[in-house]
Amino acid sequence: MAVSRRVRITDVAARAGVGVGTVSRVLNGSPQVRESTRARVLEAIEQTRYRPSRLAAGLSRGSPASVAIVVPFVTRPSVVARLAGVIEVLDGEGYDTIVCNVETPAQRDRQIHMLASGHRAAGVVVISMRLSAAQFAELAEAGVHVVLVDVPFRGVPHTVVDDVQGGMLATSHLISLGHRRVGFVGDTGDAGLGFSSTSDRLRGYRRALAMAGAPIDLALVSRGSRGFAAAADMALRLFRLPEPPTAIFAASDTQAMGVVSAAEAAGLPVPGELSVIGFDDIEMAAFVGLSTVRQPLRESGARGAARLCALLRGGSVSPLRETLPLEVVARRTTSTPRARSLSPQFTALPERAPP
Amino acid sequence: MAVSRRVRITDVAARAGVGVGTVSRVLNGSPQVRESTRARVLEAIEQTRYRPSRLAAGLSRGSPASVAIVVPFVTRPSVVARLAGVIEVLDGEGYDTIVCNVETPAQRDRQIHMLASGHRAAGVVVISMRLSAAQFAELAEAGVHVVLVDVPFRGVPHTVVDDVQGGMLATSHLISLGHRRVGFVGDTGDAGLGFSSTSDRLRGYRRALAMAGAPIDLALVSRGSRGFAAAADMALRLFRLPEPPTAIFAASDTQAMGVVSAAEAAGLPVPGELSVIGFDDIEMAAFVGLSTVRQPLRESGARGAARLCALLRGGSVSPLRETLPLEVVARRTTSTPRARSLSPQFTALPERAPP
DNA sequence: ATGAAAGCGCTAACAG
DNA sequence: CTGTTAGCGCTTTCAT
Repeated sequence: MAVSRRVRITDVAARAGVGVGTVSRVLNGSPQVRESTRARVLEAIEQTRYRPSRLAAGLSRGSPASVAIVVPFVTRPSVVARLAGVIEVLDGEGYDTIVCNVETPAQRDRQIHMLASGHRAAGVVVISMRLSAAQFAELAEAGVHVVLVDVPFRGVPHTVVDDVQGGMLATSHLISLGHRRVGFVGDTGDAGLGFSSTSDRLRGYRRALAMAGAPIDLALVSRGSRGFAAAADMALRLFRLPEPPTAIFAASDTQAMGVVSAAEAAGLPVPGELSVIGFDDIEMAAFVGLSTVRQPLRESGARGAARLCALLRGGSVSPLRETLPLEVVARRTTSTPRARSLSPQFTALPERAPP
Repeated sequence: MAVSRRVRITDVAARAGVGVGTVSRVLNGSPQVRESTRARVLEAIEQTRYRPSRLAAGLSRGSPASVAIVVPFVTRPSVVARLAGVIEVLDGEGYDTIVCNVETPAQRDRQIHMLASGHRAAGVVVISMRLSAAQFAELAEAGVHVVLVDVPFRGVPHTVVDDVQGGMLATSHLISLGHRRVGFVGDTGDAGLGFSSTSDRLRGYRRALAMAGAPIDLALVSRGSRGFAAAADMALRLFRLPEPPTAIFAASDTQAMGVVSAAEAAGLPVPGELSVIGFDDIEMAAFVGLSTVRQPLRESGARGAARLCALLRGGSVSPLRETLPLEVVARRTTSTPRARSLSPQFTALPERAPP
């Protein structure tokens, strides 16, 4: 299978009997090309099965036809959902999406650095990760546009949700169900990467409790490492408390599932003996009937990508901060507290198990 | 923040008092550069904070410093795991990974076509997706190298597992536990994208049953659409059979979880009344204690990427087919069948729930 | 409206 | 060993 020589723009030009400039104009949809000429060029392109080189176009234009997306722990379900949103939009706009996975601060710094000066991407979408002002400056100086998703920064376009409010929504849901002893299970956030949603959600938890006049028992708040297993661990400890919680708000769905699993292991029926609510509404949440606070994951990625595209087109975005809505999704892991509830005014409306 | 002009190789050359050729040699680690010269160049690079343009390098070299990975349904956990493996290796080798998501045959064809002639990627890793001979030819003709992961093809390097054997492994595990009525729940595979693992696993299921002299009841085999919900549905139907199965082998972990969920909904204790085993060993499987057949997901991606890199370096890979090992992981969803079992010779060894 | 020509920044072949 | 030079394939003035 001989590697056929690439057909270049000059070939097309020759075939169509025009100059390369004209072909280029047709390629880029310039209006100033006579219709008849355009037709001839298009035909020549067709016949030669010509495909322009993105490499050459990029070099000539001064910026690549690709966008980078920097994500922490690419395998996390919430990250994947956002990633999918980004890819979908970018693909539609004709950009290649290059994925940069980051698991340590050093990796993050290296990626940003390479992005800032390697003619690698025209812009970058940063997901759930804090950058330093210096890094933003470095990128800006290199002419690389940036948008943020799930993390704010002054002066940089960002698409976020109100995590404090989210924490309040989750906790209030539990409270409105009749719970007074509500526990919190979450990670310590920062893996050196500057996550902060968990802290914000915890803040919302406290605020909701305070507003409801419910006691805030520090023993009910447990934070540790990230993930299912750690969360299960923390939940187990909460169960052993002299006065265990009747409900737990976990900082993410994955952690909430850890809590549910721990409850099962401990012989605590959910939601009979323990109500559990998570955060995110990852795909799996609907499957297992987990109550949660939904945030538009995929859409957040799509929005970020769309705004980046606007920037790349030379436009500007405003307002800089875009806030996506949050919503409680009550499924089968939250209900009124067991017997103890004096007057079960609210009844959980368990969704049917997925058909 | 003024966009500073890019520092080019000529700047470095001037600064170091050498020709651009020499700088290029240093950049590419050519051995034929005097140590002292190399040092001076390196210093100039350092001082000017020079970063070579991948765009220009790629154009000049004739092929981009990026590799594409084509995946079906990027949000599927098993796909994500493989993707992570690919990215890790490629990143280590200095390639950018551009992710192409595909959900329909038309999308696949478009992606492959663009890849074949757009100077987009030096090579492509195709995950769990069948391509036509014509498409391989098109890529080859364009000088784009290809490796396959989780799907075989004559003449193209591929990293796979033996799905038939995997189906046997799963089913034999159930049989050895004492089950005779073993059900199968799986998808119909092909979404126009040519998946076939499910069919192979089903074949293994049949073979294991036959070898054990167990009856093969067609009513126990259920195939439908992909995913958790559909699997739950099928399981429900199986439960309503006059003689329901005492164990079910699901074609994937996601589907197995659907089966487990259905069992719970139907009031069938797992594994007391129903044993369930899945396939893949996605991260979540360990969390929920799902018994399964483990395949090295992340590693398959890593292997594919590594082999592609070998190709890109001008090397060759052999043998073309690389088969990764499979292994039964018995957790908490499989055990001997309830009372009915006459002599429970084998006992499931339930792993502890994640701590 | 369109052709000609000058780059974009780097690699590699070719002298020396 | 190292400098020089000719592309890589396209975009974009600048004329016409």
